[in-house]
Amino acid sequence: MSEGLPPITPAQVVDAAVRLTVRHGIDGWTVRALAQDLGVAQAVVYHHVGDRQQVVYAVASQVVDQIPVPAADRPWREWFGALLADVRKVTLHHPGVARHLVVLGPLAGAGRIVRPGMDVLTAAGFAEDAMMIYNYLSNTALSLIAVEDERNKDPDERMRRARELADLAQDPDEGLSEMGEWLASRAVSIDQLRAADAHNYRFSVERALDGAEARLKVVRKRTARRAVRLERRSTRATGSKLSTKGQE
Amino acid sequence: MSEGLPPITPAQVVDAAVRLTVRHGIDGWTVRALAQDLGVAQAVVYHHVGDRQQVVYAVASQVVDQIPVPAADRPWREWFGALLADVRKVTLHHPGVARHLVVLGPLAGAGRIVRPGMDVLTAAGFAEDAMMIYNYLSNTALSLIAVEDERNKDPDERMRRARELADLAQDPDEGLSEMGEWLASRAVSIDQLRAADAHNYRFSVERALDGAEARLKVVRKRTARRAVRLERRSTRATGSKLSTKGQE
DNA sequence: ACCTGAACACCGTTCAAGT
DNA sequence: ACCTGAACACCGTTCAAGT
Repeated sequence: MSEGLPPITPAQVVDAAVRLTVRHGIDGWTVRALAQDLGVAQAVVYHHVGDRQQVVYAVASQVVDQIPVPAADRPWREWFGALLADVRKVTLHHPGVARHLVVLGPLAGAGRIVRPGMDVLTAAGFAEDAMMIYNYLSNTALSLIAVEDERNKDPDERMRRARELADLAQDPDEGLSEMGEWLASRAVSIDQLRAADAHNYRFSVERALDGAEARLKVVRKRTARRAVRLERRSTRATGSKLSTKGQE
Repeated sequence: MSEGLPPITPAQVVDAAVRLTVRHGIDGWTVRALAQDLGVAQAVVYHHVGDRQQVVYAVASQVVDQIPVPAADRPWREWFGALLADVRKVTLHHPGVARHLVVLGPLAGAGRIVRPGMDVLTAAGFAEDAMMIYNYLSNTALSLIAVEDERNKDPDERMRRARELADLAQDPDEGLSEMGEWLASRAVSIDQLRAADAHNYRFSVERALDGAEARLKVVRKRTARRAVRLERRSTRATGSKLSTKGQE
């Protein structure tokens, strides 16, 4: 240990942090544990990468880099459906990262995904709503995963709570009776709870896409009206009366 | 202090925790700070309420109790629109609580809101999808607020990041250029960022309601088909041919 | 420049001891 | 039963000192 061993690189630190995150979640390791995993003193982490927050940021960036980008020629709904299915796959393997992704917003390097996403929405006709819709869809997906992560932090505790809630919901006075039956049938194993999470994710993402689709119809009408108005104004300006028949 | 002063009650502990939460957020106080606020030793909190998690749970319950329930006779979309606007108002005054509400799911006592909500959805025709839709809507709303809370934890840090992202997004190579202009125009004051949050909340909730509405149409058709099939079967069983003209 | 070891200022939680 | 004071086992972060 005394000789000049090859010095540790920032990349090594971040890679170790990613490995620990896969195994224990982003909140499941400490700076001490990370240093020990690397076989160095804690201060080494601060020297090469920075404080815990900066390590987390680096881990989040690497997770984003693992998300595949759907082919640009697919229809917008398919494109986002594919993206958000992959987002879940990748982030769920790095528990706790999804939460940071929503909170931090688009990281450096996220343009790889954001640009084609915005293009696909603009091509579909979302016009000036494209960005709001992009945020809406990615927020919905990442928030759902963030909640899943948090609930799965302690599987035993989750099972306990599910059973507790199932019992509580049996009581007709509580007004949760539909929820009671539903939970009682699922709260028998952690695998079933997770399967319910997966189903809930797909359902919610589809509803979010429905919401975007409904908006698209409104925006398209607005755009069409605006085009007519512009057209009318320009024809009036040139003195032409050719297109006035569409006026009333 | 040595005489038998009136002993502290659990309610006093929780009330103090709520006050601290309003002022500093749920993550902004420690058990030590709570005890000091009450003028007692830390162990008193554990004696009357339990560990930190249980205090948080009690605070969350009290926040839920403050949410007003819309009149049961309003149409489902209005009902949820009103509810979710009030949810934001109440939870935003208790920073960090929204996150616990999503993660914990319906608390004891939430039946006050869940039951009329389910009734309103069932009356609208959501049938067996009512619960999924209820979860979808409340999850969407609470998750958005949870993200807002987290972003506002450190306003300075948030401003810094917004400006940073605005600069980054100016770079055409990053593929965030629409976002760059948008952010650059808003990242001048924290109030403008918060106004953008409010706008984003309303927009997203409206999209989520659009998504539910689209689903409603599908479910209604399915229910109608099923009714026809049942009707047909019963008429066939009784030998009647009265309603067969709707067959094809 | 890189790394160590130790310290600092915090946490949540527990528990023997007092009244 | 209620409360105190002190301790325990952790954190993230910093920093003088070594090579």
